[in-house]
Amino acid sequence: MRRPTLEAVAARAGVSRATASRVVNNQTTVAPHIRDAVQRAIDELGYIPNSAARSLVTQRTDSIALVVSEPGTRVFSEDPMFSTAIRSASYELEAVNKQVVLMLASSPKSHARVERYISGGHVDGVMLISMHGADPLPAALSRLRVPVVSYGRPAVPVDIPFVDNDNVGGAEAGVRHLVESGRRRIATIAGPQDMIAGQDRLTGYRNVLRDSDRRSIVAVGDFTRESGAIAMRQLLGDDPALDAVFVGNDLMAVGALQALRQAGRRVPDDVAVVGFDDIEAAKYTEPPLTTLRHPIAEQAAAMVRLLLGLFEGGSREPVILPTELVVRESA
Amino acid sequence: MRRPTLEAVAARAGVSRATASRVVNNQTTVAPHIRDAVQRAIDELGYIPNSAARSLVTQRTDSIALVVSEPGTRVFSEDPMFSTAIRSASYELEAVNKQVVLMLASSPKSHARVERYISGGHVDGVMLISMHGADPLPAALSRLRVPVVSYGRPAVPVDIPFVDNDNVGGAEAGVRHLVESGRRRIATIAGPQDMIAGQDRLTGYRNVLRDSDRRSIVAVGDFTRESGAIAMRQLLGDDPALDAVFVGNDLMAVGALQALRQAGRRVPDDVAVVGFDDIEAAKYTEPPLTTLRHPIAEQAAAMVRLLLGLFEGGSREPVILPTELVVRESA
DNA sequence: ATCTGGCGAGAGAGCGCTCTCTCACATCCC
DNA sequence: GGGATGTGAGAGAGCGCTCTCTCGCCAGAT
Repeated sequence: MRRPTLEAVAARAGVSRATASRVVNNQTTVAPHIRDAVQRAIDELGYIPNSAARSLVTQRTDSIALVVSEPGTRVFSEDPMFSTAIRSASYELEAVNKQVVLMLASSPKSHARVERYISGGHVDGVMLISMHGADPLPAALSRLRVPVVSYGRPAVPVDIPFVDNDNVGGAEAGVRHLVESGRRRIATIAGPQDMIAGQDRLTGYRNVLRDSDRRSIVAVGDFTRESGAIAMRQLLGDDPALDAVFVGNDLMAVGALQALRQAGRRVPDDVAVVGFDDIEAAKYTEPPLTTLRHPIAEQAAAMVRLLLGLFEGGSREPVILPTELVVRESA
Repeated sequence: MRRPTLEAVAARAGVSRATASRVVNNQTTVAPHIRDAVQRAIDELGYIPNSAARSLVTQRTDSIALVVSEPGTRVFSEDPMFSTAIRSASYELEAVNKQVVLMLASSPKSHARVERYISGGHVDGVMLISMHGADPLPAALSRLRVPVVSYGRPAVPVDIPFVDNDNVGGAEAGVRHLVESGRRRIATIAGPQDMIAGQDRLTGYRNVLRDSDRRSIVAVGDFTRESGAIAMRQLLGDDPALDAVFVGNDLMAVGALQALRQAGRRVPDDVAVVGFDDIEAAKYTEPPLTTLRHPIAEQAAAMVRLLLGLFEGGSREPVILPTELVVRESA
């Protein structure tokens, strides 16, 4: 007992397969009474088109690969940014009836797998999330003749349209907030320097410090809580008198807050802390975290629009979304 | 300029399409020198099989739907349990060369979509994550003739093999820890009662309290941080003298800790707190959270094994994984 | 030398669908 | 009334692959 085919529908409705196909695909050149008859046959048989057969002839698959190129540290499963982005992208794609094929690329082996899969024409387009500098995937994918968009500016110079938030501007706003509240020795815990978000936020920090004639004090983490704690301890060792720290993301800020607590520093009295991302957890730290919010869901939606636009030869222009300073108690 | 077909490979190697197909599918009945010739042709042309054509004839798709049936509250993007589970499941599936089709089912509309898609034969099997009691999806999917496994015991009585952790046993261990450390008035913040994890952890709590002759004090949350904070405030109102609280998951425990702090209670001196899940954030709360760890990655792997087994008519026996008490400073 | 087996390779059908091409028939204008 | 135009439906090819069936060929047995 296999699933009904278009042939069966056509037979039941007393029309040809071609006509049944026209009804299924909502083509207009079908007389109303015939359309009704076919529709009835479809309902009665519970007909569902076979997508394999369809893509075989149309050369479309109606599915999009969501490639998460994970750096060594397992940011993906821990950083809510990723799941939120995936969730939003998935939601937007479902709205336009595209399937989402999730591919996690971590090892070189899986990179090869992804590349093979993509170039195998199994998907109509690719959304690439979070790649680090050494990632060969953006370059590899941009060579294929599959439309690709990136969540965040690619870390390597490669011609892929992307949607990003204003990392530099956001960091500047965050650091400026610290300057304006009278902090003198403002350190930073930068994100990984092979990621654009890491680089750009550090750039923003440096821009403001330069303009306000302060010395920069930098430690580098990898966007995990643990690296935030380690970097904070290092900063306290380097400059025990620091009175503020701008942290590259909220996750590291959580680690930094813990390190400050363990070092006996009060926040914000002794040290002010500003994070970046405004993840949900930022409301629940002790004290609640001042941070920079950017619209992840909107970013994902914009990325989907960009990709869908590409299918019709639309704009390849990058989209940059603004950030917003959310002042809580930590700074 | 389209992609090379098997026909092209066969022509280049000077063999028939059938033989080329045998080489591609690693069949043994091919003479070594012919195999080599075909392989060379494949490499030279960069041939990649067209999966649509293949599934059309084999009736297999080599892809698995990962259906995340989301309750109203957007646990998915916030609860690291989900992303970890998805990550692990995806990883395991890639290892056996299955594609992962991610489907987020939140609205009734998307439920219908998922059901249509699954019954359309687009996937070989389904992995269902996190459904709540009112979820019609498990029942609907179990009716289709597609193998389905569930991450966590389904909340409705339905014949779907599943992998779960020992929620009752874990909760008992957590509450027993509180009893043994001399706590007298032990409250609980239970998870949503339309989720098995919510129910079972409450059951474990009740079991121990009954045996140790204590009164149960219950508030209910929905597994989000915010609900944890609200529930904690409610508990403090109900019984200001409580000296311990067992929280249904770590996320709610984070909220509870904040509420306790705001109410001026010291943890663990005044109130001991035990969570459940051992998410990464549990190490970074103030104070670090005592909680119950369960192996999410293993659970996902076991689920994949279960599903793959089903394809070969293997066991439908549920798998229950143990939990482990992780003692930190909160209790 | 003939027959039987077995094994490696090819021929060809067909998976379920779309889409072009063709055709029948109705409509319209001169 | 006859040709031009339009419109709705069917015929049939073919997307790229797998897989059964068949056949040719060689080794070994008779």
